[in-house]
Amino acid sequence: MEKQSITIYDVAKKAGVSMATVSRVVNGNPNVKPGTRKKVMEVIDELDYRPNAVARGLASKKTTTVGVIIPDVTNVYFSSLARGIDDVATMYKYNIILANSDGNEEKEIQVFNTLLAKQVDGIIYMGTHLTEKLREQIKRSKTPVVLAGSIDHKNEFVSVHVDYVKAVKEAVNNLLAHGDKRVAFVSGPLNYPINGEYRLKGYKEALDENGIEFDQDLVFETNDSYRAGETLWPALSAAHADAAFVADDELATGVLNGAVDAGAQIPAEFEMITGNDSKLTQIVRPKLSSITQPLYDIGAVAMRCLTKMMNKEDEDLDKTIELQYGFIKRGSTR
Amino acid sequence: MEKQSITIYDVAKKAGVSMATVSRVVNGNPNVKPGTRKKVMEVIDELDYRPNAVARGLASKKTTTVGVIIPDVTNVYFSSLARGIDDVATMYKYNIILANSDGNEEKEIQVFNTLLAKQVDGIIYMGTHLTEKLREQIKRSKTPVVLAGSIDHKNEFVSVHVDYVKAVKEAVNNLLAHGDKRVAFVSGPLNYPINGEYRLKGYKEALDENGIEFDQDLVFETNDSYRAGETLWPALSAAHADAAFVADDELATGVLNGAVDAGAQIPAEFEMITGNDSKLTQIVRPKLSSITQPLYDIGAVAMRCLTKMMNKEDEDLDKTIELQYGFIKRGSTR
DNA sequence: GTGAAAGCGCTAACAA
DNA sequence: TTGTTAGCGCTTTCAC
Repeated sequence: MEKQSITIYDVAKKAGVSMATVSRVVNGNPNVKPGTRKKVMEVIDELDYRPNAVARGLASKKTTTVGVIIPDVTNVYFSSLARGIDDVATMYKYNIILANSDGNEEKEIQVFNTLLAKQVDGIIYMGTHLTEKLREQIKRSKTPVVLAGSIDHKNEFVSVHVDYVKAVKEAVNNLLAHGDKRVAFVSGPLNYPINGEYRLKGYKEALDENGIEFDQDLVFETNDSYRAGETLWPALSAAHADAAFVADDELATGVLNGAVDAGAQIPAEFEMITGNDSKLTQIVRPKLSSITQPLYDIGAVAMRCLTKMMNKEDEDLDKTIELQYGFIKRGSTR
Repeated sequence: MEKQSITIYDVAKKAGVSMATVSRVVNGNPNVKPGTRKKVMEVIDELDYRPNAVARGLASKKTTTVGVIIPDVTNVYFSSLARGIDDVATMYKYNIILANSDGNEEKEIQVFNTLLAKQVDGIIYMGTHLTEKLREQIKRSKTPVVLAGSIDHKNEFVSVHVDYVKAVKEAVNNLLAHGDKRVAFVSGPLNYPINGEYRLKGYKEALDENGIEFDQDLVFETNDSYRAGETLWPALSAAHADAAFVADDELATGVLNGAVDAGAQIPAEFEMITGNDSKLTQIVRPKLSSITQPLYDIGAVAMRCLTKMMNKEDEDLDKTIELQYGFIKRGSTR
């Protein structure tokens, strides 16, 4: 009697039809006479029958669940994407298995494999650097994978993001246009392609366009934490930086507060632009000017692409989907 | 040939044993001769066999996945809990289906049911107010449910949280001890038990202890958003409040910035204490004094309880598990 | 220590 | 329009 749940068979018997018919009405198959349908529906209600998704998954080879690999839900940048993913997933009747990876290769591979074991219909990957090993496993798996807010520098997989090169270039140009001479580049690890290849490239291009020579001393590599930013001011100051582009918001709030707490006048003597336009930008004083990214949409679009791929409607799908970035001026720039 | 994956049968055949034996080695059943085990392991490696968790779930009636109902992943308070949940889940070989509810009853019920349909082994619920309808469904379902960082004012389910009454009482006492005479109570909807019953009670008790009469005009009911807080200062000021306990951090940062932007001297002429001690408290200036809560641990402990319940080791489990709160003084109090 | 076989609850041909 | 019947890939008695 322990948790004895009612099955499709119980419904069929009580309704005086076959399992196949019940299955049809449950799945909205039109080939059922209205009368039969009605009868079956009644019995379903009466018995409070709830189809077993696991059995369905085994029989149909579709689980209507997708895996989401995320570095850390606690990070607002990623959780915003996750929210977009989940909303669209729900819209298409999918559920999400969410797994934190801490951006750690071992965990990512581990998680990827349990996701496959659980027969997810697709996977959304968020992360800072796609390692060769994971790349191989993805390719071998045949399970659709979409990268959200993440970069595949080999461009082998479908990915959704903004044009980081142009966005940063524009931000730095903006700073330079204000007369700043020594603009620093502050980011997390440079071995993450998004930082070391894309953003840094945009930074250099802006410098180039303005005839300013690249100075390695103005590149500050940290981890993307508030604490790392907070302690950076002395170094920034020593390098005679008069402005900075900071890649991550949490990092940027740290830099800003570190500077302000040390008595720096912002934006009068030091200007800043940050990269993700999360809520944090408006909580600090002065508020941070920022590159804007449609975080929610990046997740939403990524999920939408995944649904297409899962339905094999992806012939016309571009590998790289670029969403529009923007720029918003607030108090940290003149 | 489409995605033809290898099954336990393939392994059995190639290893020259029965499916049952392969199943035993995969599941670590000790009743297998070391030699046989070795042989089977080799074939598994060779074939790159990965057990199908869906089939396993159907046969064993255990999916090793748990459902997590969360109002909004984007909210740092909840995502912190979620992180604790996921880490402990991973530790016990469970995965998590994460579903956003926006604290909306319809969605919660909807989600709860699809979670049951997916045969999750247990569910963790985070939310602001458990409605009667959901309560009924949970009771009928027989699936273990634990509330994390949430209140069940009827105390029917296992829940993990701090003692909100005492915590708030302490915070307000603290304010009162500084000589504040008109301490405001600012929170989200009062029809959420956590606000209207628990926190408000702590507030009133502190007032009582200090012989101060409760004044309805000092109770400010909003929604827990930054924006709501930011616009609250005029009202607070009009009520001649000289201090405030604010229930939510995002709300508190709003109140703080609204006050500061309006020229209020904090903490000299207005003191504040917030309720969750998330990262946000340290990003604003002055930094917010706060009640501290072990957010990660609340999630972690909730998940740990759930594992016990799923293993039916919950005879000795208390319905209400209270974790220690604390208090940290920062710049928003004297 | 190992194997045979009966399901788990459902879908999906194929018939009728 | 409806029913019959194989599976889906695995676990789990029950024999041996």
